[in-house]
Amino acid sequence: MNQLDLIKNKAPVPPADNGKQPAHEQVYQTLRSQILFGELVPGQPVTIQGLTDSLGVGMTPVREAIRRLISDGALVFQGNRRVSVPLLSTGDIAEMIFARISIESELSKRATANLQTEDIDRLERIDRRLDRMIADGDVGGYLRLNQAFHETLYSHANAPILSDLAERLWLRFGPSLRVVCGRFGTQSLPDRHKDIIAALRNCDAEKVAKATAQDIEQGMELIAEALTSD
Amino acid sequence: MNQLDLIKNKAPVPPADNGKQPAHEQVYQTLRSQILFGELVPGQPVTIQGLTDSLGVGMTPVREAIRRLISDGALVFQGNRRVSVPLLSTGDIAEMIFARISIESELSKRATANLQTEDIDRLERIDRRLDRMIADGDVGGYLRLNQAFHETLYSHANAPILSDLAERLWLRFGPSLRVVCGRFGTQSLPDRHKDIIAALRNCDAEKVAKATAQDIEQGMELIAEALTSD
DNA sequence: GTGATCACAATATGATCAAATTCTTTCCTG
DNA sequence: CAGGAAAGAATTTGATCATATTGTGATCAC
Repeated sequence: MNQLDLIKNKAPVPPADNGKQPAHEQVYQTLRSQILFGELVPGQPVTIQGLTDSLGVGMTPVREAIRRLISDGALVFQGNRRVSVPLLSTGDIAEMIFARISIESELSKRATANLQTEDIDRLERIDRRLDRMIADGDVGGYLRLNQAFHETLYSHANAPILSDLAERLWLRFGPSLRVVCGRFGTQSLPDRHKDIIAALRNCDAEKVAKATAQDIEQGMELIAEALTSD
Repeated sequence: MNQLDLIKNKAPVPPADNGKQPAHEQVYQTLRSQILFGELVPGQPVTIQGLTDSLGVGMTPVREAIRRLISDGALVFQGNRRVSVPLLSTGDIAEMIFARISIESELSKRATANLQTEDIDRLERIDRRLDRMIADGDVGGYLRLNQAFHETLYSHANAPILSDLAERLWLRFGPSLRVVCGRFGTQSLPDRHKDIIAALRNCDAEKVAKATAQDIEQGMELIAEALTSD
């Protein structure tokens, strides 16, 4: 017997795309963005009732969203039943450097073969806008476009599980990355996006992976430095 | 300003350990075990009401537990509001082979230095009981002890984030692994645990990592074969 | 075979109970 | 008499449940 035989309902319901998403999904996406783009500060407490008030929904959707985010590592359960945005240790950063390089290098490698010229052009446009954000000192814009750059690249890897693992890691360091930018400014944020794009145009998967690894290491080391220099 | 300055409540409440856990945590752990040890079949639908009836708790805790497991990748949301145990594709297996080898090799490597002789003895005891389960054809016991072996090893790596990533991956292939055992029996389940233990006694981290990688690849390839041969 | 109706499951809210933190008050000590 | 610590009350927050509403899948008539 094959696994596939176990599906009872053959039609997996194709539409499933109403304009309106369920409330718990909306709450999740809202919080996810706030965490990913540093609108929440590391250590900041997150309360259920505060969110029901500010978002105007009941407690159940809020609770479900918070549980998901805890499972993502984007929020931490404090033991007493308090939830807060995580504080990272230098050891955490070291683990994440290893995990991100392992996984995201592979994602870059896999994406290289699948990227069309127009996809690379889109990446280059994102990177140009990103440079403008850095020049303008727009931290929020920088975080969004940096995420968009990597997300766009990885979405072509056809690797949902690895992408999911990478996303989780991004959720973990999002708040801390914002703190780094707020402290040092965006000027000190060099990246290897140009190298990545050049290697992509050459279809050189190894070089893409290497540039990605360097990009990751630079960014994460910055967070590590900010943590040690209190 | 350091991140730490942002914590308002200095005392994070030390106790926090009542004998009784909240219901949503219990439901989560119950389902987690059922998935990890293959008591749920891939493709099997999971309903909220069914769980409220069988577990004797309200819907809210069940909903929270299901959301967590969806975020873990242990359950999948089918788009229409159905939830089921995931079916793996061969591509999924390939991604997981890569991710598991990357992460769990590193965990093994890190654990090597921290393991005391008595810890290795415990691993050996687990492995001996594991061999007995294989001989007896006890699939459930095999899955539990195999998980215990790796879990015990990784718990000494002092790497919570990497361990978390590894756990997520285990939740994804748990149900499919059970199907493999049910089909081929436990006889065809060789492992490299003996190699791992030997390398651990020599404190040879590289060899431990290599044996771990081989152990993982063997196990996952078995799942892949079972998927293709329908 | 297509369309309307029916039954069931999921979503979401509000109410209720329990736990924890914070504030206040009181008492003791220097 | 003042300062501080401890104990208790009040408020805030979390956990759970029961209920109403909405959407989905299935059945039946045409």
